[in-house]
Amino acid sequence: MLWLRWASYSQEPMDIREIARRAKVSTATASRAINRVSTVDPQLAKRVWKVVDELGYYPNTQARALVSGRSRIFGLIVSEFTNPFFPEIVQTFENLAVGNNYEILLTSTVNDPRRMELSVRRMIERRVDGVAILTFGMEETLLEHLRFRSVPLVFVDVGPDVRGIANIRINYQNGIRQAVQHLAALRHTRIAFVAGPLHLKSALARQEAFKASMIEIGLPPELIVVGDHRLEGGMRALIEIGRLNTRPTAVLCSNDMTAIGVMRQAYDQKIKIPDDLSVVGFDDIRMAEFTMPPLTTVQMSQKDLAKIAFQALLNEVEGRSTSHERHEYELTTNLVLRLSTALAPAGRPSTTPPKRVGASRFRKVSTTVQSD
Amino acid sequence: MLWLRWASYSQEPMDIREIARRAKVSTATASRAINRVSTVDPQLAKRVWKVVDELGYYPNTQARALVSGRSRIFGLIVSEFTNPFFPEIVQTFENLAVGNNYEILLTSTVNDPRRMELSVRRMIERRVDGVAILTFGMEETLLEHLRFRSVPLVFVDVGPDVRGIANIRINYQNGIRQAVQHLAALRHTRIAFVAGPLHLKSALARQEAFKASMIEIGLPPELIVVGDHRLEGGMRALIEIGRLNTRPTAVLCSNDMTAIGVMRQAYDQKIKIPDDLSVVGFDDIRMAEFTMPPLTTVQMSQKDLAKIAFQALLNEVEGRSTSHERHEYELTTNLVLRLSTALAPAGRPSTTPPKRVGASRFRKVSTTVQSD
DNA sequence: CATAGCGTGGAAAACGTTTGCTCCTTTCAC
DNA sequence: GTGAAAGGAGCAAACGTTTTCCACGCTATG
Repeated sequence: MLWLRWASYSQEPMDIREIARRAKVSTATASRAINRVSTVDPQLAKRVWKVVDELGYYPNTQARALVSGRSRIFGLIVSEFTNPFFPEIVQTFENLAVGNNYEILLTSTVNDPRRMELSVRRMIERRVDGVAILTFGMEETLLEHLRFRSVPLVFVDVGPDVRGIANIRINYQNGIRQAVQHLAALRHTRIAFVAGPLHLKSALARQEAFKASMIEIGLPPELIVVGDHRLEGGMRALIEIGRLNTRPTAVLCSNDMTAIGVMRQAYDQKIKIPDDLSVVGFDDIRMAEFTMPPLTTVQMSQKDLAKIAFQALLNEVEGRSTSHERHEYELTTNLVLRLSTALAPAGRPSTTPPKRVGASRFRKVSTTVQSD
Repeated sequence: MLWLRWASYSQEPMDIREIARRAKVSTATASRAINRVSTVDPQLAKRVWKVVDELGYYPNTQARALVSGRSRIFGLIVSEFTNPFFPEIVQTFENLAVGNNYEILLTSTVNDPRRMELSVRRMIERRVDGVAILTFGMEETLLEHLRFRSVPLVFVDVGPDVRGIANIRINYQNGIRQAVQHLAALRHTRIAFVAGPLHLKSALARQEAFKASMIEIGLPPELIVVGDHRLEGGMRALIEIGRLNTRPTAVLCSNDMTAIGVMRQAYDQKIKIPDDLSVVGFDDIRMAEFTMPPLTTVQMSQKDLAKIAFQALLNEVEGRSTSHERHEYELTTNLVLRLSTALAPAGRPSTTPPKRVGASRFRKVSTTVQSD
């Protein structure tokens, strides 16, 4: 039994020196053998590996990081794990990390400035090799703490005003235009929009995209209600919409949770979806597929987002990013048709509805990232 | 501007020796001041802190861990982040970690033995102070690797066959009995059960609890269909149930995703919930509140689970666990009434339905854990 | 006034790696 | 046969902390 074999060593210091001693080589050679670096006589290497296996030796990462100056940790700062937008991102990010022999230090800010500061502090204290920031409202001074230590940084959607930092821009316009056109093709003319908290850049951008798309198509972008990107806001929004003089026949929401709130409120009020009201979401979180009916929504691929973020970090840290332009990435959004949209209550389609659009793609797909 | 002030130091080695030098004390004193350990002259301490703030010094955690022998990291191994059961757990766990000045090393196994091995390897390599294991099918030999290094371990629901390891037992019986009795009170006599993958201990335990509860109440526990704990399995299960000779009027599911699958299939088949069919889930994931109608389900509090796990780890590592019994914890389950259950199609209630049951509680609530 | 005792600061030894440098051995070419 | 070149192994110095041990000075006490 394995355990018994170990038991005999159990009190001894199981470090690389012990390995070297037993393999009758120097620690330098043992280290080189273990890391398969430089050339070491196959004979010796085999001896080292044998001892490593026998003793169940695991190198001490902190010592290694200390001397090598690289921790092989990427930080990932999100706002809240319970936000359904993140699980897929975190999972993809971790998969990539594992494939590239990195670890992730995951922290959440729960929208608390103090927690945000703690997050940054942790990142620095652990000397992470890079940080992906997927939360909003990072204070300038915190940022500087990281920049000062020249920690590679990737932001999502902060806009072009921060320089020298990799930035993933989201193309909201594309998906939202598709959504509006889709609804128009279904003869909807009174289309409402439930916005998110407008102090968030992303929420504001979505609203602007809605307005632009409506104008583009010749409809008035007037029916706008403000929600909170949560279920409750969606429910309230539909109540508010019900009070309007001109009742809309379709609702476009700033995110999926809002849309689910709208559907939930509709369910309570016996409003039939999609017969009486068409609903479109934004994000395409997992849950969107499971609602009843399944939600037509604008997909912002969380997988792709995670892939870009990781790749960007990897580029920085491996020093592959030389040109200035490489710091800008873009993620496009696309409409995903499901069953929450249908013909406007009193109408008939003039054109065939647009065909189903594939998953979003991003530029700068790398071939060096392993795993999925 | 802050940045400019830093700029002047930007090339220098900002370590504790630099701090000591500038504060004109020894590194020993600097360390003691920073860690507020032992007594150091307030005058000197103030000088040290002043320099720390000015330079924006952050201690190097790896060096600290190396010499102190404690990493202040807890490992958390889950199966998949995208499993809706985990977000709440991870969030709570992290909140507690932050409050107690710990970090978490989060890994997922995606049910891949290789990934599981990698997870364990990472935990050991980072010299974590403890590991909470929330995934199933951990191989015995991997376990021994951890035990050999006497890493404190907390398991969820492995049963009593592993000794010397903290273990959180789930009381499935309590909640499931409540669910069955609730349905019976609503005049349901034909109650079906959609089981999970029976090679999982937890799924098997739930099924056993169902059988026992049915027998207890004088009903035959015969209508059992096997699902997969995922949406698809639930959908398939309802189809299968539809083919049975004796059509059940209520379905109890082994987890919430299954229940949502059942509801989804019912939606497609125009079966009305709860009018035609009552549905009960298990777990009480976030989404259960958002389905249409909201799902009546057995709550297994993810928050409490995370709290227990964290507290158990803390007990181990702070050396507070002396008695043998302390290694066993229990989490009870309780029915949460929502709107997916109603009177059986052709019946009238004989008794008043049971009153709403509060959130689950666990033994050994600690008062030493800070934050939430 | 001398001495014991205590509290405080500093020098230096860890912690477990990687890695620059040196030295030795071997090989190969002339 | 001699020289240089190449390649592989080992010594020892880092990396940035904590912590042990010791010395010093101050206070209180006999």
